Amino acid sequence: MLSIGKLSAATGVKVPTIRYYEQIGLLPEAERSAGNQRLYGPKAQERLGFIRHARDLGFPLEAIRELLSLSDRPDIPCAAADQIAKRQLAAVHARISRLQALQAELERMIVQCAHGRISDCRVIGVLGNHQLCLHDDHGEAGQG
Amino acid sequence: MLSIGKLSAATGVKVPTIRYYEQIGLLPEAERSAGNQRLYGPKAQERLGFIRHARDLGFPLEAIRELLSLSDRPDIPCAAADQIAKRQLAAVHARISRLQALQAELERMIVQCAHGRISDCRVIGVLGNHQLCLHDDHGEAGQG
DNA sequence: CTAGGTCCTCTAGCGACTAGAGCTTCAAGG
DNA sequence: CCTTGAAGCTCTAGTCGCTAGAGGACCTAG
Repeated sequence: MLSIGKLSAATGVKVPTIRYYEQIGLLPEAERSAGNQRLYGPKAQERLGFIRHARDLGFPLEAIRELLSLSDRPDIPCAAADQIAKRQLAAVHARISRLQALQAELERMIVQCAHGRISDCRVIGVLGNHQLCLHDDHGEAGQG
Repeated sequence: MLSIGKLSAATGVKVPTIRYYEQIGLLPEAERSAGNQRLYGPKAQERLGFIRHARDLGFPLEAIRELLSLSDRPDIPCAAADQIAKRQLAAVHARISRLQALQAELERMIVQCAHGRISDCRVIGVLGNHQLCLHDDHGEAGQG
């Protein structure tokens, strides 16, 4: 049985975060020692490892909750888990495209900076003027 | 003079967001009509356009605040603005690399999904098992 | 003059934590 | 056995960048 600190060290999840996960019901309520301190067995460690890993991959906690409830019933088809992963992949795709556009624009801004006065500076100029900008639409700002 | 609603329509920034920007001091306090409603001139519109644009590019509000304070003094050198843009670019680079690794892993998970039972499912399996995973370190999770 | 759309202020909520106050418990050393 | 200090506990509030809603005031078109 591990204390919360040892569990934290073992999984790389910070102590307050573990308590937070318990609070929102992502982890079951931990057993307690005589002195009311949390104790964790290997199952809890595994579950927390799963959560940690999924968070690393950018899954939101709600998706992880779903994934966990799925993995609690090993006899159902995995299409649902597949779907969740695909949704996550699509979100990641979108984020990458967006960031790449952004990167291009920042590079352009920096290259064009006259290194003179602010009034000549592209960094300020581009941001203040939609004409000088790569994305000139201003309808969608979707950021999953 | 535009009402807040017209300004919102003109810039694509939502009404409560405009009030929020005023509240945190990113926009100056607006003039008011006889009936206490906000009125905006072209300067405010320009400033809000700048903010909107910088937000689109992923600048945090604090960086925008800095940029704005820079552009309020057009006689100083633009090295500071340049620095901010470069800092942003570095952060964007890092985000992209991270997301690309993530994308690779998600694709691997999905491709390998056995389309069978949850118990065989890669999505669950990979998440529960560090051995099956590309990133096997678990120290940093830095996400800007 | 009325209807309803827009505006006002204020407060609370989102996700996913993080930080701090003020207390208790535990493990190691003397 | 006693002390010390690290680690644990609960609770609340803060972070970022908004967003939503309540409950009212105002403004404009018909």
